[in-house]
Amino acid sequence: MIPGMATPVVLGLSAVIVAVTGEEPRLLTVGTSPVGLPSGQLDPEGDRTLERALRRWVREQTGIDLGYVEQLYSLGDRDRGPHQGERLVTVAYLALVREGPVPVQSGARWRDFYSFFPWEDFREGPPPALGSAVVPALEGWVAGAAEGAVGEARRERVQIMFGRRGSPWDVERVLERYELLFEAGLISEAGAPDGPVPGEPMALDHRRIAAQALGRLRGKLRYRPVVFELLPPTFTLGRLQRVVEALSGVRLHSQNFRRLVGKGGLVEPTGEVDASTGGRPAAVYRFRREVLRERPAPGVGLPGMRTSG
Amino acid sequence: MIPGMATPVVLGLSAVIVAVTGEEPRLLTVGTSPVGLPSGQLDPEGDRTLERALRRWVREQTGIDLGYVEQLYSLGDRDRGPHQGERLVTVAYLALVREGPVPVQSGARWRDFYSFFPWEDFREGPPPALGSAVVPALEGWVAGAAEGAVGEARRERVQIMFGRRGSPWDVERVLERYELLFEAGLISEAGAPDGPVPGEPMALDHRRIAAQALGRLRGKLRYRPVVFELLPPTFTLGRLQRVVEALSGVRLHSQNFRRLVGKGGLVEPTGEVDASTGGRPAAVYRFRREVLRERPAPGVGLPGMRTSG
DNA sequence: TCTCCTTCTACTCCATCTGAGCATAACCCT
DNA sequence: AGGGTTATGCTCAGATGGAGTAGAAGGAGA
Repeated sequence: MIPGMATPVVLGLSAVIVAVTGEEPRLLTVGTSPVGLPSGQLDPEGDRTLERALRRWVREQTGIDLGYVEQLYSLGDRDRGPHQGERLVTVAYLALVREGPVPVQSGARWRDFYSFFPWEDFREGPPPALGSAVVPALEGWVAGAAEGAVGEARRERVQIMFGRRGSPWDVERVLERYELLFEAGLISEAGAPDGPVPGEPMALDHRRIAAQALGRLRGKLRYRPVVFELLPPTFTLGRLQRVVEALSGVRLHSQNFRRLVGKGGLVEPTGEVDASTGGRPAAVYRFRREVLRERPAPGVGLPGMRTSG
Repeated sequence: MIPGMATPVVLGLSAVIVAVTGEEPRLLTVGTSPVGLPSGQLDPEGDRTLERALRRWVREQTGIDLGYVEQLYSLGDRDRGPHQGERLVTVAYLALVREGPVPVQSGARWRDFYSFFPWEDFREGPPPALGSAVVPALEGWVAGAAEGAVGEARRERVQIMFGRRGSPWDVERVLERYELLFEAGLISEAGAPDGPVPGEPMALDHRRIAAQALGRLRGKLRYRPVVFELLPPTFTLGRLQRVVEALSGVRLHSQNFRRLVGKGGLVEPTGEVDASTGGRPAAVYRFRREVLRERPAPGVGLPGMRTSG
């Protein structure tokens, strides 16, 4: 940095690119040890919009042309950039792509999303990491509070975010859980060696961004038909359900699920059947666009959370 | 701009500051003809976080110390800044404050939120501006499409966003309606004289930011107890209801509303009564914090929008 | 071929939630 | 005292969501 000149602002762009392969949610990463999110920076003269700049960078780094893209959040804390003498403000995006186009060159790689957040996957019951590592570590943090009031506040936050003592587990609070773990010193950002809590690290604050993306995506499933961005044009209801389960991290009652999306007008049968599913051949469906005209908030509806009340 | 030097990025911050006075939702504005949102820019060296920078600017411009603040969106299109030779990227925030502290000095002023979006207020039935100006103008735009496919797409968007032909009116789609009006050329940004559609203009793209804020706030009412940020610590249910109505722009069934917030555990009676409401004295309530532990998404629940389905 | 296993699909049951209306209470004003 | 206004309690029907039972239709293996 030139002395006497103001610190320049650098506008960074990062993308959380999600796909679902089979039953697994995937996250596109670049680099190694630690991995990171595809990222670049705005060309203040060349890029007409932030989103275009993001698409350009992702194409260059991974060879993928993004479809559905949505802005997530902007991060601008003073100490978060890798370089001195500049202020890095990053606009993070969530992107959804269909499975398949595994990038080859460029070192970009699909990774299991839950390898970064093992405590978020309840599909096979409570994650082992939760009871064996996360909860004990959090309890230690609560007990470690000097004053009573601080301890009580910590206890309440743990209870709410991690569903202890009868509080429900809210699948959408991914970011809040991550931040709580971070605040408790149980997770180290910026690729430092793991704390007591398991999960792969990521570069800079990328893991935090990924956590926010997962939470947002889980929430959006509920009231916008975003799942279909991750699926081919036609699919079976079983496949649709497995994608929703992969993202939400919980199992769904399949009879109710099919009633929900069918009667709800979200999908319609194409008339074909797919016999490759194992048991009885499944009817093939497609997304029913007209639902957008009929219902204000068409989504798939996750369990345990009525509208309000 | 110095030739040969890269265009610098300037990071702007803007705040949509909302209060409710009596029955009216208010927006804090600065300047005149057109008015604008309180705004400033990041000091890359001095401001530790974006949010702190925002609070600093708002305090300087309006004398208000913000309480609840939440990030809305970042805007960075190339042509949006007022100055040549720099790239203005703005991070917009939504802030909620309690009624009362009307700023005096500094030219900041509270204004009726709906003076900028007259078509969004359904409390007294469909807004006159909607049927007399907005819909006819939109129909002209639809009819003006050259090709059939384009016209059909326009018609569908109008139907969905403005609840025509049996589609429901979704109170949360404030931004999408605004963008549709803008795209149709019915609204002029940057304080140009009004188009065919009524509503006060604002500086730059501030009106768009305000539209997004209102939509976000309406949505958030449903699943987070944000209303209480706008109310004193204790209040009557009638007052609570009027605040929700002011923001959502629709009337609620008061018996059901009281059942919802009461049985839902959102509020609890203090034991006092308030006889100043006109008719029968009303019981005074307070927000019940414990609800955060009990329910994943505590909110007030607006009509016409079940969870999913 | 027959049996078992798997997945897909159709229904039923029931608790809860939501929307709407009826009725009453308790204050003010004229 | 009567009428107007706001507050509050209660009922009822229809919609919604969670959970279970049962049968259909394929494949794998005995």
